[in-house]
Formats: sequence, C-alpha cells, structure tokens
Amino acid sequence: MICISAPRTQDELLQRVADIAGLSLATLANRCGQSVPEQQRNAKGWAGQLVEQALGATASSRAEPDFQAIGIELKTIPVNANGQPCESTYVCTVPLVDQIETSWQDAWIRKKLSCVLWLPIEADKSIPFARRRIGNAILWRPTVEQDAILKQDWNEHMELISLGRINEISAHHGTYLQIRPKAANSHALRNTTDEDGNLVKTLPRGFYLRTQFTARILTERYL
Amino acid sequence: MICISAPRTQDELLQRVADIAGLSLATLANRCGQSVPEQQRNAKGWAGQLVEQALGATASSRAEPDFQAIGIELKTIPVNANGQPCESTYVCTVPLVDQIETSWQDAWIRKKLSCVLWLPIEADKSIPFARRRIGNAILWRPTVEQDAILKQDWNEHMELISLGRINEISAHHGTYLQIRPKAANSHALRNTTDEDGNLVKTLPRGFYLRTQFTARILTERYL
DNA sequence: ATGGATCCACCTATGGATCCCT
DNA sequence: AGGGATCCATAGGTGGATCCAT
Repeated sequence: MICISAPRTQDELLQRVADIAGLSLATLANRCGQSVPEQQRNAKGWAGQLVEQALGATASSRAEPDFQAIGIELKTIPVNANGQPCESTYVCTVPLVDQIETSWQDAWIRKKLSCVLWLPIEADKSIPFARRRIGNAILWRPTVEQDAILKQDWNEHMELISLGRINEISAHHGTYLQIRPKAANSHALRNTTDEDGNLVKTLPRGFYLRTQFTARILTERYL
Repeated sequence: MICISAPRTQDELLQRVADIAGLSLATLANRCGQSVPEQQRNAKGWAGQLVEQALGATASSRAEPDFQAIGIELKTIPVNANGQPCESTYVCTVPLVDQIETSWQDAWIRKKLSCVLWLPIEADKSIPFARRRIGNAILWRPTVEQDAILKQDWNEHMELISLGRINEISAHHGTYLQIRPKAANSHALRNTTDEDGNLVKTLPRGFYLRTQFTARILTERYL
C-alpha cells in the first residue's frame, strides 16, 4: 500500500488525474502496489478506491469531500464503448430521522455535489476487468438550472420522508435525483418515523443521480 | 466456537451459573472450545465474553440486557483472595449529546443496573491467568436506598453535562457512581456541547460503579 | 433499460473490561 | 488506592460502487 500526499490545489489534482488518463486498471494498480480483483462482482468499489489512492484522496474519511482541502468530490463513473455512463451514481445516504428538516441550501447532498471530479472508467463487459482503461476527467459544478432541478427533486423526496411516507418513494420518482435502496441486502433495517410519528424500521436508502443526467454532464462542458 | 442456547428462565440461568462455579478459566475455555490468552493485559474483556458464551448470553448484542428474554445483565467482577473486588465496574457510555435530558427513571444506566448477575473471578496477580477460578454468582437488584444514591449521583453528573461542563467532572465525583474516561486512548474524541452550546470535542466517558459499592453488593445478600 | 438488490472496505461506537502511574 | 489510560472484539453505518432479473 503506497500512500500519496493530498494535492494542495485544484490544478495539482487536475494534473494528477490527467497523468493517469489512458492507463489500464492493471497498470494503475501496479503503480499503487495493489493487485486487481478477478471479478468486479465481489469488489464493486475497488476501482473507485484505487483511484482515490492514486490521486491522494484522504482515504475513506467520512463527512468530508474526498479532497477536503480543495473542496472536490471524486466520482468514478462506468462508461460503455461510446463513453456513455452505464449506471446511475450513488451520492450519499438518505436521512431518515436526523436532518430531515434542513433546507436544500444546507443539505449534505448539495455539498457533495457542489464540485465533482468525474472520472470515466471503461465498463464494457467484454473487456477483462484488469484491462479496462481510465478516461479523461471532467470537473463539474452544477449549473443554476441543474441545481434548481436537483433542489426540486430533493424537496419532493424530503417532503414525503418528513411525512413518514418513505415507503411510497420508488426509484421512479425524481427527474435527476432518485432514491433507491442502499444496504447490504434487502433485509437491512434502519429507524425512521411513520405517518403517526411512531418509530419504525425501514430499508436504508441512498440518493442516486440518474444515468441520463450524468450522461449529459459527461458530454457537455461546464467550466 | 460452541454456541449454547439462551436460558429461558431466571432459574435456568442460575442453575447454569451454579454449574460453572469453581471451574478455572482454562477448564471453562476448554469446554467452550477456546484457548486462554497468555496475558490478560491484551485481552481485557476475554473472561467476560467467555462466561457470556458459556451461559448462553446473546453475544455482544447492543442496547439489550445480556439475557434479554429474562431481563438480566451479566457482570464478571475481579476479586482478590478475600473475595473483595479489585476494580471499579464499567456500566455503560455516558451520553454527551442525545438523551442528556431524560430522567433517571428512563436512563439507560438504570435499566442496565435493574437486575445484575454478579460473577466473581479470581484476580490475584499471583495466580496464572488460566488457573483463576470462577466464584459463586450473586443476583442483585438495587435496594430503594441504593437506587436513591445512584439517582442522586446520576443527577449531579448529568446536570453538569447538560450545562456543557463535562470537563469539570473527575472520577472524584459521585458516591457510588463515578465518571471516568472510556476510550481506546486519551486522544479519542466525541462530540458534545460546551457552556455556550457550541459543538466541541471531548474525551468519551463511561459510568463506573466504585469498588467500595460493589464490595458491599458482594458481601450483603439482597434477594 | 433500469429499479430493486447486493458486495467489500473501513471507521467508529459500544460492549467486554483491566492496566498502571502517582 | 484509585483516577486516568488503555486494550480487544464485534456490530453497524458510511463510502466506494455494480449486479441482475424483469
């Protein structure tokens, strides 16, 4: 396990991410003193953590951006042969008890999305995992219009949650931002309050950005 | 690791604990398919967990009594050659943010102390760890007088904590119940609020029963 | 195509307590 | 003697995401 110091400026981070563009996961893993898992299935977050290490992110520290000092969140994003995202993107846990009364301005998810460095990684199943390559990163901040849509989605979701109606929310809801299960399995349970204010258990959820939304982020240039 | 079913009644638990009285830790460990650590220093809670296993406690489940179905908390207690406790007894974590406004009636520590099965274990340093024997258990419920003293101690502690003055509490405070650090080390930190209501970090604390108090519990008969 | 289900790593909090210096 | 410091195990939550049946 080789440790890299945190980048001190945005430019330094952009330089580092440019330096790894085009590398295969095997090559990057080798540089980092790691070996590539045989199957991605049993190592779903591995590539994301490898890149964090390679770029000098503050490893797995919580409640902070990946690059805390410069306020940048890193997200790897699996892309197909056309460079289009294959998957929705997990952002953070949905609050079920605490902080359900805060505003969009102060919402944790808004902070996480305020400045994201998107790093595409080849995900075509026909490419062996170790040979998949890292693409060119895109630094993104939500436009005013995007922020407005996200805010509206978030408001609608949180309205239902504060009314104790989380079980009525499906992944169909939300234009850009959806809510889906985020758990070890479908039997996992977390506390929340129902319509009558009683403490009850429910499946833990996460906020996800829809694939179509991240597809537009990757194709348009914002900065 | 051999698993024993939970005792269904108080009598069944008392029978089981009577059955292991007089055994050495080595003998009990052998029956449980475990080996005794060389030094207690690096396995401080080992004997407690061994006994839990041997008696069929719900292993390390939180927020519940050790014997949840019958409402009994198990505590091993190290005793010297005279059967007197050598150490204070840890009860539970001191709340620093949540639940600092609840009453003694509803306090978590009161629930934990409502019915305790004390199990003495020889702790004289001259006896090799593996040869130390298990003593005769005592089932204890606080008397009205004991509950009153504990309540007073708890009220005084919690009053200071709710005023943000936890750093003024030392182990000198409290007749039966004291507050001391409970952490991996003295650098560990937890959130609390200071006198002005600001969120600040402090050393995590635990509630402990003074040695002199548990000494009286072990020598007097209550039930 | 995608909504619901799942997988690993890591960190922290709690539960089990005793150590050890002054 | 005892107040402050420390030690291990384990559960649970969060962060990293992708899988896969329909």
